[in-house]
Amino acid sequence: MGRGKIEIKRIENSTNRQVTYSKRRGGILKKAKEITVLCDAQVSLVIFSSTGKMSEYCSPSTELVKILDRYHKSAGKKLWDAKHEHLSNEVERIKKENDSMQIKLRQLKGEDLTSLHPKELIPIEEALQNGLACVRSKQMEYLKMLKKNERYLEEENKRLSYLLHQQQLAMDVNVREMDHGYHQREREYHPQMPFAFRVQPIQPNLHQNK
Amino acid sequence: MGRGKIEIKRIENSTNRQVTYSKRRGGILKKAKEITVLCDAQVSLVIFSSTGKMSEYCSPSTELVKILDRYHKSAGKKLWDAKHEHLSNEVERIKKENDSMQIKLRQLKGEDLTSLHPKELIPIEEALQNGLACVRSKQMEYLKMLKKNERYLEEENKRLSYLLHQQQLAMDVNVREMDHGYHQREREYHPQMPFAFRVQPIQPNLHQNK
DNA sequence: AGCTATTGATAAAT
DNA sequence: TATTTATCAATAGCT
Repeated sequence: MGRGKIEIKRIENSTNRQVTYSKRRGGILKKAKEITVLCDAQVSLVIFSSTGKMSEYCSPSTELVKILDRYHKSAGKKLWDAKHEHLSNEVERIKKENDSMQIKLRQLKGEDLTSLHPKELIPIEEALQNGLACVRSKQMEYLKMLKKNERYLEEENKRLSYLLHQQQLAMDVNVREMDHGYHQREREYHPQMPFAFRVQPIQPNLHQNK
Repeated sequence: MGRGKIEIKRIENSTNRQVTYSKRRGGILKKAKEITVLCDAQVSLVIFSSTGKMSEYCSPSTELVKILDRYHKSAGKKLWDAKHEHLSNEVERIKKENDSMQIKLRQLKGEDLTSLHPKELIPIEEALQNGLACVRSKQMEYLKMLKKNERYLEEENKRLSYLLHQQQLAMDVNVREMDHGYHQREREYHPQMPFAFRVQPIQPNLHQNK
């Protein structure tokens, strides 16, 4: 369709090639538009020239994504599954892991046991016993810590009571001395600190883990 | 280009539309091939007819994915980012689920208890006790079934012994009669079936769940 | 970019 | 649905 027939093979003359590309690209785009209107088809057309310039056509009221989605289903070919194969595999893998854990959890909770062979109950029972033992040992540990703390507090209490008593005695002496008029200056220097030191109880940390 | 000019608007006659679609589709595909060869362009063409049938062309030595990748870069439009995001979210979600289950499982197994507050041990202990109770009840159930089956077999045994004894007696009678020359023919007809019926023990199904 | 001779595509008929 | 054919459309080579 031109001044002469041409063979369908690469046009070696670069200029000619460019010109022909331009003309034919227009032609294809027009044809694409026409077929969508005439036959209400859906068309997606993407063309890259040899120089890398892109042209595209996509039937109106559609998007490339939708057409490709359809392509996906129709051709059964994977367009983005290939792209996302890694992610898809990951999802697959984790889902399996998830399911197996779910089953184990349910079994440990005593659900879904009907589907198990009696022999399969044994390891579950063992796991539960073991778990229970661990939990209870932990609770015992905690109890022991509480007891220990209690003992410590009791001792501390005794110590403090003793100190308190001593101070009381000391104060009584002071009061008596004051009555005799001795050491009046020193009392005025430290009126809020009647004792030689302050008692700071040391508490063992009850919440070392939290 | 035809026996008459046509307006570019939807062809209402369904048959005509189908025919025109067929022809023009062929035309576009041919043009697409030609432009790739003549101008070494890269073309991706996907067409869906109004009936949903798909046709495609993709320049040789390329794949649709690659062309779309280029499209992606050229047009700056995101074709599969949405899909990607969806998958990523999915992975994220399932991983979280996974982790929480893993933690629960480990705790039920008695691991990682150190990180827990003593109060948090209580529900775990309860779950373990409950699970253990379930498992053991299941085991008891199984044991009961075994016992029941045993009793049944014992009864069956008795019955069979009794029948055997009865047959023995009957046979003895037969033998005695044979000694007297009676019923000789009948014995020859059923030499492998000395009893009037065969005993078929009915066993309760021990494996109803497996 | 336009022009036009010529080939190619295709609408209608078969 | 495939083929044929008259006609229109696309375009190769030229300017």
